Amino acid sequence: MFISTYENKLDKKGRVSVPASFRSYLSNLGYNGVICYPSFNNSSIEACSQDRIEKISSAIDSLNPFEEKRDYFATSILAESTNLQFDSEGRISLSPKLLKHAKIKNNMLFVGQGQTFQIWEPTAFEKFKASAIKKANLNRASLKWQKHLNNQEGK
Amino acid sequence: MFISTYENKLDKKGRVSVPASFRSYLSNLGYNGVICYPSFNNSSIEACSQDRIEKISSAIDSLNPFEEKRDYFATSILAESTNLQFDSEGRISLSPKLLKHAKIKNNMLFVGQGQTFQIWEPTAFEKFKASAIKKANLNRASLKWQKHLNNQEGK
DNA sequence: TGGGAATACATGGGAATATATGGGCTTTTA
DNA sequence: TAAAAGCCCATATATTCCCATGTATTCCCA
Repeated sequence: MFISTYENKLDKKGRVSVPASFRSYLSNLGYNGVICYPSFNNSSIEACSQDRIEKISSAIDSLNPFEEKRDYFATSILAESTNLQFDSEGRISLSPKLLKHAKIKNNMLFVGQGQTFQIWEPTAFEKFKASAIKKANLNRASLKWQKHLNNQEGK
Repeated sequence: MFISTYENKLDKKGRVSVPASFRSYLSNLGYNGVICYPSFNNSSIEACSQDRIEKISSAIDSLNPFEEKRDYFATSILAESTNLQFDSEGRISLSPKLLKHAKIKNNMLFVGQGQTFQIWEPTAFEKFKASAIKKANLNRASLKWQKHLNNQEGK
């Protein structure tokens, strides 16, 4: 499972280390890379294992091949996803398109989300958390959950 | 699986490189080429593996011979399909007819769609993508795969 | 339990390889 | 016989491989 938060930075060649614990989870699933795509909901990059995106693909594929809906889903999900392989040091190269979506310049946060993780520009994540907390004020249960996340800051 | 998008260009001889990752997927299936035909939903060129077009063909066969759709599919897909072999550098030559259908002059986008991919004139794709994302969002609620994936969280 | 040694990890950069593209030459074909 | 297609090699750029280094973490033993 992807848990905890890590901050790493782009090098001059545009590479970034994927946190070792995230890599080892993927490696246990038999993968030496990760699927990345822009989030639909916010300015982060979403990341997941290959089999997860394959499930999405087969769900799309079960639609009639001539149905227009099929194109819409495939275009908004599969066309935007890239399979990034780890180099021998466990790094990936994020495309300029993904970096732009997330407004990442140098530093980025790897935020574990269980079966997926997200990559955030650090200050954007702070803002996101702040607004999430506001919304959570309506709901104590989710407020607790947010506090839990806060405790992991800086790790 | 075909995922991600790549932009390549026609050379003076009318050749274009098929993205290496797309080629390698086809090569793993045992093919050294790709089937192309004009999409009838939009102005792109559809591309898939040989065995997929065979499945489509048998699906068409199973339609009632008097059904209107049958002729439509048979003529617009099978009759228009061409099997394009890769040259030793992984390039194909798209027919003038296909290029005209997609309004491609020099640059083109290879857009992964899972079991198939599409070839688009870049600005035409941008327009299509914008509407695809809107329509996919409207239909998001009906996406069974999302629920399915959510249930797996916490594993 | 303290502290030095060993290991793991993130980062840096030169060298080798892969990929997209260009173009000459031969072969096929219409 | 001209045009198209295939075959081969060249090249610029991008990507990957491999090794090095500094730092943080873990291990192990006195």
